[in-house]
Amino acid sequence: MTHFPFQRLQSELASLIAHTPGGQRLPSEPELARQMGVSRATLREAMRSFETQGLIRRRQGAGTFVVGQVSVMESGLEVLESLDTMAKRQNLEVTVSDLQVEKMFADQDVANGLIVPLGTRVTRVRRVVRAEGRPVAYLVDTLPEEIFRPDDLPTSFHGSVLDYLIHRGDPLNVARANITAIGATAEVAKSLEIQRGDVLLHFHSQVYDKSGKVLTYTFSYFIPGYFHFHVVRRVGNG
Amino acid sequence: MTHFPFQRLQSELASLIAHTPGGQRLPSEPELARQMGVSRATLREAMRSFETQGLIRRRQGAGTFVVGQVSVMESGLEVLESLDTMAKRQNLEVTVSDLQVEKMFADQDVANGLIVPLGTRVTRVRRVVRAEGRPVAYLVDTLPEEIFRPDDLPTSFHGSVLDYLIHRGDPLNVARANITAIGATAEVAKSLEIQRGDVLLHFHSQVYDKSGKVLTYTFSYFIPGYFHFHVVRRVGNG
DNA sequence: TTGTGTCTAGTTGTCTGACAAATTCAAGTG
DNA sequence: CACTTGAATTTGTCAGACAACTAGACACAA
Repeated sequence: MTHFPFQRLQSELASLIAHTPGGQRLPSEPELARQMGVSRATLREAMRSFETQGLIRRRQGAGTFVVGQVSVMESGLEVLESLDTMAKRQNLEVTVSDLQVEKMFADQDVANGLIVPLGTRVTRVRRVVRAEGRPVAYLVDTLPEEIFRPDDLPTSFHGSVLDYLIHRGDPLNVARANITAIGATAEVAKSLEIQRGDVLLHFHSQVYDKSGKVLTYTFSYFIPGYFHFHVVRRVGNG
Repeated sequence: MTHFPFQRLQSELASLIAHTPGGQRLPSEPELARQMGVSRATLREAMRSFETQGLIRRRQGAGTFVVGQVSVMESGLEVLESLDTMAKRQNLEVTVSDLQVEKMFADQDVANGLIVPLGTRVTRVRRVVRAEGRPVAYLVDTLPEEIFRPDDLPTSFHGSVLDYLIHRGDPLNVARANITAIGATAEVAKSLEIQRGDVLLHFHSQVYDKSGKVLTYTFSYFIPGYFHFHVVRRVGNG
């Protein structure tokens, strides 16, 4: 079943990339194509696939570079904590960039997520989390305006909606997170400085207060490799 | 930043794919390339990216098809249950194929996962789970041979190692699952009938018995869209 | 009728060669 | 030293061609 050059190619390229230190440049495309015995067009299709997986990055005029792994953030999913808290716990330095706070009205999706009527006034908070300067996560919180108004934004606000709510003393209770894997959309790709379609871990979660009301509805996008999420599962009929 | 044909293309193609019913064929590559005003080479790179995301599937000689979503399996991660159990609970029909049981010796990775000495005799169980005929998950269990010998395989064994252990009355306790997103490796891609590098949700988990011993070390690969995994998270400072 | 083999038009897979656009870096210039 | 220029290198895109494969139509024999 390995008749096609494309499949041989992927195998050899995967090995080459795995054995090349992060940040280092790969041979040029004409050079690689000759080495692997395929045309540049076929090589480029394979490269596109690896780029979609986030393993390499291509820059016109400069070359193709292997993306290296950096330190990972480890978290148990049973406990809800902000990335900031999570990073502090592990002595990692994270920064927040591209912070955007805006007013909007709930569309169907937001209305379902927050369990509010369509058209309700809501506040949306978007931000990019960076580790060692590189984007590693993109977070979009949407909250009812009665919970959080852009004007309320204190100077101490450093980007974590969760930390802010906790610090403010809101009666948070639990969160429900849906977990899946997706390819980056245009908006997410731009924010995370990756290509549309690149592999991402995606959480799609709601934070409830003690009365069962939804305080915030959050979309989280994580670049794989920087995070280790784990969860403890009890046996079914236990 | 949208100067390159490739980026315009991805946007238009994403829309086209989203608006095309599942299972339906897209226009041929020369036709599409003309419509979108790009060369076939550029079009194919974009197509490769969408194929990597699992949104389309290309078949030489036949055409390019949009893969449609089918019914989803919903599961809370707090409770450990087999896909079989999970499907039954929701009246979905799943089948198991490509069941392979083999003996091997623990390599470094398996030894770490099972917490046994390097070279310990282990049993590996591989299988593909299908819903509506299509592969949706690929599972690889590795167990110490003292827990599970291939010869022990009862006729009732239908592919679920977990269900087997539970039914046998083993004192299962908890499982720890690590969650991430990855691109498919060659082995996984072949089993799931997708392309190497396609987006997958990946669990990497261990099941412990009441004494803290690891009973099985499992790699699970899920094609996104067929599953809804969720988890309830408690607020940090409870 | 049913099944089988063959043919053909259409589709994806790959190749070759070329040019455009961006980057890098060294040499030149004030 | 700061800035410009220009050549070499590298990725982005294009055009056209042929090979490999698929699906459907068709003829023909059982």
